[in-house]
Amino acid sequence: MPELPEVETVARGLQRAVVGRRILTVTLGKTDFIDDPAALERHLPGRRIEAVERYGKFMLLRLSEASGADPENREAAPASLMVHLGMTGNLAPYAPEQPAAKHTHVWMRLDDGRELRYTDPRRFGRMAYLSGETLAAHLTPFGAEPLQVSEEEFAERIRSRNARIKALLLDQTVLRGVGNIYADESLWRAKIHPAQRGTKLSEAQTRVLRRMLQQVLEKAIASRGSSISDFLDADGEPGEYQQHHRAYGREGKPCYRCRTAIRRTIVAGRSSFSCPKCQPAPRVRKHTAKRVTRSRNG
DNA sequence: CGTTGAACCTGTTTGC
DNA sequence: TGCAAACAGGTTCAAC
Repeated sequence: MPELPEVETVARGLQRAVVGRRILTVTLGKTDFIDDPAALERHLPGRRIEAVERYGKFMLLRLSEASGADPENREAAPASLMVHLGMTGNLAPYAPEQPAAKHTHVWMRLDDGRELRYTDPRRFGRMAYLSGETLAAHLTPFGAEPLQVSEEEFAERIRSRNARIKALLLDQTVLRGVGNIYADESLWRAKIHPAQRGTKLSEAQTRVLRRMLQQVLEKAIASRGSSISDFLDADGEPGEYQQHHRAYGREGKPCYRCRTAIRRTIVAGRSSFSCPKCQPAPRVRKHTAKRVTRSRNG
């Protein structure tokens, strides 16, 4: 479900809805998606949510130091709750009398009486309580923020790699936050085939691709994300960006530019939608038979 | 380095 | 109608 625009939507909703609230109690259901469930129960109660930020597809709930803490106590220092929504995760506040949805796995009672609940049918999400130093270690492997990356860095990260552009866009150590929908949408707009190799892209192409990617992400954020089946923001509202999809999910439908039927192929192990005419497939280099003219004593 | 396929889970859609 | 297969916005890991 959630890629950068959807996570940004949820994070902004939570920023409005729960910043300043203190967590009073934590109740856990299934915990196999939580790094260290006991750490949540031990460290979250008493903390105030100071901010909700997005980092790639992660949300970071910044937490105050434990109330009335001994400043010498490192356990009580400011920390973060890191949340990844996986495919079906959601984090939103509810009135306590509202019955919990099926697959609710975390309840955080807040000091205004509401409950911040995490639901996730597939449990592909992740949750972890991280102190300052461990948080930094968790964030270092990730690549550039797509909305901030410079033209030069973007070109360098893509053109230095021989992998398929689709795989590179999805690789969170190259860029953080791009997923299957927005990869296809930006490639369609840039007229680049998903199987094209990074090394084969011209500077002009990476320039256009970065622009299209940023444009798509910004417009999607403005539409509160894409709701294909079940994505809801923190207010329970679906996004609307799916109305603007040009490639994703449009197999057999006419290309918005040239009316050619959009094709679905598997690239980087994922469904990939592209226009066979506007996004010409890379020429497959015939495997030229190795010459047998090597010197025998070589 | 890069690719593929399977695995992790549950729910929904598609096809026969 | 019924049942099984295919598929889903994510990530990770082994094997090649």
